[in-house]
Amino acid sequence: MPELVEVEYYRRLATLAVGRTVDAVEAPDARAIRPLAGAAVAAALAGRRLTGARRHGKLLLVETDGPTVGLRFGMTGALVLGDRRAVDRLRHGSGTYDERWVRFRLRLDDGDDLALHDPRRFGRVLLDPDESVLGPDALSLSLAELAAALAGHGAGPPLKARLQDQRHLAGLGNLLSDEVLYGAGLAPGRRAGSLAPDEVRRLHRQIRATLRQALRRGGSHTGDLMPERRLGGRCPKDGTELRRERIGGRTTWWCPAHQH
DNA sequence: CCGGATGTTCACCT
DNA sequence: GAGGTGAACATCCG
Repeated sequence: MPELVEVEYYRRLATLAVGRTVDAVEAPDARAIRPLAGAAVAAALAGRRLTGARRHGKLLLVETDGPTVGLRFGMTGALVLGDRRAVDRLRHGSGTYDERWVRFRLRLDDGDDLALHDPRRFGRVLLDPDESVLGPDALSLSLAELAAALAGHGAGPPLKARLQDQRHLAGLGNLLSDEVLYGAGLAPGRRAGSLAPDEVRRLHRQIRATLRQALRRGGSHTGDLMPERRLGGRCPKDGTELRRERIGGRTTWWCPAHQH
């Protein structure tokens, strides 16, 4: 579930908790806070006031008057504030909430709580995470930043692999990358460094358009390509049968007729 | 039972 | 060093 769009929803949800104080910290899953220990995290956060919520790519940053709490959501993580969820449809359990899947929780002074809910356990809690390893955020990306993200030595990696490389560009995951390339009419296997200036401009516009559309529609899974990500699926633009390929280690669906 | 899944990281090649 | 591949992680779902 979580790509930039979902994490932006989580950020907005976390904003509602700003101003409250952490009464207690629960870390029932040691893996989620590794390599830190529960006692250390509790000591660092107990009594702290939440002062803000930011997002950098897929990383949520909950700021306090002490350390910043970084939350990474992995494949199935979601943020829950009390009984509020930022996303209706959790991937696992078809919308179910299961206490077993709460991997980390901040008990707040008003009786509410902010929790990382994550069946598959790829999510992580970080204290004062290093943001310098992340590229520019895809939602506020300038044309120059995109050009820099694509540039490199030689032809570079496949375009899609580069779009998903969080060190170069932060926020796009597998689904959004496919939607962006589909919308921009660019083949995922094109070398990142091979784009002409007008193609970079097109890609830049499409990243913004795809993200805004997904934010409006309700998630990374609401793209035009999504219903066609199956054998026999067809391009919504021209009816061509989509091609399925493995690029950058991820399953990629694209239209060989209009993506070049 | 098997394959696949919206992510990240690491070992091992080329 | 850069980049590719595959595996690992862990769990659920179709």
